[in-house]
Amino acid sequence: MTRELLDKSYSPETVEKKWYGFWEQEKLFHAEESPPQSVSAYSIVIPPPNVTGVLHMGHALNNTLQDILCRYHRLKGDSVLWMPGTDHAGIATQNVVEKKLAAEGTDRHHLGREKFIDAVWAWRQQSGSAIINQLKRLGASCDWDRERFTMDEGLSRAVRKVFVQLYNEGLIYQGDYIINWCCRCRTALSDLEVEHEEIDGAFYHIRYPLSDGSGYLTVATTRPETMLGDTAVALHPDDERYAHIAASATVTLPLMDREIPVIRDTHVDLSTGTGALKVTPAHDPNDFEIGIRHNLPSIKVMDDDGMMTEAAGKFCGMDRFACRKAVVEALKDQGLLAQVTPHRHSVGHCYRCHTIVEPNLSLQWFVKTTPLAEKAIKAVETGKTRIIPESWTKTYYDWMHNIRDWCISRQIWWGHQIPAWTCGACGRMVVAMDTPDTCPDCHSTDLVQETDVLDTWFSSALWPFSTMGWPDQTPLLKAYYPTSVLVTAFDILFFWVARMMMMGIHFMDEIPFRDVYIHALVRDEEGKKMSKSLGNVIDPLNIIDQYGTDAFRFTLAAFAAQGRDVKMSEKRVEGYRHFINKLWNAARFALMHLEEKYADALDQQNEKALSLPDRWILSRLTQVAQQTEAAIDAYKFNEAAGAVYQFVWHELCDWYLEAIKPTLYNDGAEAEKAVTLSVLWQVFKNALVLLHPFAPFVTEEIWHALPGTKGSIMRANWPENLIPGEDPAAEADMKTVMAAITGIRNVRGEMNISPALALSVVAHPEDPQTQAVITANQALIMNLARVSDLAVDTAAQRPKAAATVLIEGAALFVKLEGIIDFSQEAARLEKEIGKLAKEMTGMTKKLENADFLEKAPPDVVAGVREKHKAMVEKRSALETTLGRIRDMME
RNA sequence: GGGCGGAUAGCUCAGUCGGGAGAGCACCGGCCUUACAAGCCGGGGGUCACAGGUUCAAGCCCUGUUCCGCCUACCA
Repeated sequence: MTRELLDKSYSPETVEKKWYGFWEQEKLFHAEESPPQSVSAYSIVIPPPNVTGVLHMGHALNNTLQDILCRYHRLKGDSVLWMPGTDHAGIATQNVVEKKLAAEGTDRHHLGREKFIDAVWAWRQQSGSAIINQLKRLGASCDWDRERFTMDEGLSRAVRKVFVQLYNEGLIYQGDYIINWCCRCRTALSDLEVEHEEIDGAFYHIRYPLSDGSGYLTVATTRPETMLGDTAVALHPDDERYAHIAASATVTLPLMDREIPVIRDTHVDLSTGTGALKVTPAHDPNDFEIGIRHNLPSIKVMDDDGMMTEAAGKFCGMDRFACRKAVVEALKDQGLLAQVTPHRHSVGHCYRCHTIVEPNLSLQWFVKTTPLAEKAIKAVETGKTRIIPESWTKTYYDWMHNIRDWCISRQIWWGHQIPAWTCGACGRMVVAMDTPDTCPDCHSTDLVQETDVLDTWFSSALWPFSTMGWPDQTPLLKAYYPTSVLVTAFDILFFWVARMMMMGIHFMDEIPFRDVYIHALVRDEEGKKMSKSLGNVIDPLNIIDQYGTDAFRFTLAAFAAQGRDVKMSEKRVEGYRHFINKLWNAARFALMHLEEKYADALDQQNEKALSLPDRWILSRLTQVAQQTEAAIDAYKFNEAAGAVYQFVWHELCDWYLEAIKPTLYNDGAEAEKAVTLSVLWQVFKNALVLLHPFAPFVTEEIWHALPGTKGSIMRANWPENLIPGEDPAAEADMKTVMAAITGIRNVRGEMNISPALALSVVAHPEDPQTQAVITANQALIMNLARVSDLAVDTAAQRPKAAATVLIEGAALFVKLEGIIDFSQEAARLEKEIGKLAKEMTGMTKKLENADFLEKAPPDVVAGVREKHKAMVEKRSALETTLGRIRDMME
């Protein structure tokens, strides 16, 4: 790489492409398979994006945070594995390909299973890498050589192994249960895949005539069409309203003319509806339970497409919603519809296609989750796995404690086909890793494999170990499992995190990750969830095109405060682009002066040769490095980003670079210049390293232009144990200097004195230390405050026409004869006294309070006293000056 | 129904040893100062949602209220 002169302003496009290619080429993302014992391993598995996916803001935040962690740990010297990959996303992907087929005028049933799956693979081949390329634009430093896919050979083997073992352990079973059914996707859904939404519906009160002709039982329902499948009416055993109904009573089911029993069950809620509950075991989960308790038949009146079955009598063939209307009309005609009341209730929708789901009785496969959940709960309780922020642990426990068995079978084609075969001859079921040739019982070769596939999340649950080569005992697993942290948004805490915990502990006998960091959701400017239907989606790639990846990443990190959602607006990204540009220009300035001989030259310098700004900035560097480190370690990305931002812009640029300009532009002082440039090199280089996790591209670009650096900044070391390090004395002295400069600038600003006009200042120090500091840094103060003449005089009196600046330990008199009038200065002083008085009130009150003096810790009292005293002194000095000015004005 | 989070400057938000209210953007004034006008210097601006309580001391701890957002649930 050549060291070229840096362009006048930063242009991300070319830089980003160049360095990403360089990193890949140099294999800088590649994790060592077996890192040496002396190096600690750090590993993260990526939450695999769907192959159908396009990068959205959620991915951008999620992956930026992971990348910050990975790059930071590489700089710290850890052996880092960031395992990437994609998820086959069964239903989602199948939907996409089906839509494509529909556009081509065909469908999957015409193609047949095999050809359809070929079509999905072809589609994946063609567009599956889109999201990977988008992650690369984000700067993601994943180990791409190890990229996995949930349907690849190895992971499929892991899935079969897990299925077979769980089946043999009795933790997977098949059975007829009520599940959530999507009539559009024609598949079962797990409870989690159902989204509940409040809907304005109605309560239909229907009269069921008692068979003995003695009257009616009125039931209430929100889904009248299901009455066609009723097989009982249930009453609460203690309900006095129905005490007169005989235990053997029956009712005649309207429209169907079927006699069904009246039963008693404690599930019935006395306070809801009429207290009489219609029981439809085939289409309601509670009714299903009641049905089992009372040995009721289940009658399916709705098929997999949501059409009424033959069991629905004359309603057969109707769509479920049309049927609802027809049933209501028919009941009305017969005078059996007692009333219809509006009722707002939540209705389940398919999370993929948003169709209303139907509880439906069918034969499905389930995982028995309770035994697995126990260990997963314990892992968090004992602190083996930490959830951050901690408030999510409660949510985790709540869900885990109330976990229900997991329906894992899906009636789609794209996914892991369940490894179970049924013998056509004897009916025996064979569950095995490899396709069996013959039935172990009757040796028939007529074996038919289960057509269902597994829930996508079944394979994702194995991700932390399946990607590392399990079921083989690979070196990768040995080195990097358990992973260090899982970074994810809370919306998949149950879907994914909880299930990885269960599977990881069960199959690896070890937790899958030490930390779970749960970050916020990215919302739009108004705090709304971004969605296509709302049209408020901000495309991350669009932002990157406009502002550059680094500015975008910095924005994400800066606003990723724990426990709070990120509201994304372009305005903020623009602000951070300014920061990146600021850094760029600081680099241009530094590079005008730096040469290779200054690289790592600092420890050769005599420390006494360091100027106050040198010592100060080095001290600050040490502190900020520690601060940033602590913040990242605690997943406080906003604090880390803020600390570096503040340091680079407002300390390094605003103060240090300005402070050293006189030295750099002074041709005489070569020795002094050499010291300063050694410091500049040291500070600038380390600032780049601190920034690198957040802004990888611009820091790499500058790194290569900086004389005395070698290779990639990715191989640099995080600043630790710097010499010289913290220097409290330098910080205190610099504070004095800065106060003096700011004070003088303030006079100039407040009085509208042109910067072109140099000022003359007399300093009147009150203690030796302040005197020494001002004297030693006279030139610095004069330069930064634009003062042409600074006298230091312990006996100085306030010159006649002068503004007074009070800093700790000294008064500064800014001579203003002929520049301003006294009334202006009087007004300025009054304003300052007013401000001071306001600040003091709280403190004064405290010091007048006997209880405070008595009960507060002595050091707190002393502290307040000291500050108060200083302010009193300052105020009285200002008042004296004001008095004198007033005297002169008269 | 249960749970969680939020309410701080015009806007977006920081602020968990309880001890003199902060940042960025916006706004006002002054500057094309040889890294940067995507910049520099200075300035104004807050009853920390409301009501109580604990404490010498509350944005922070406790109780209650209002409003907003989210998660979760088999109430027909």
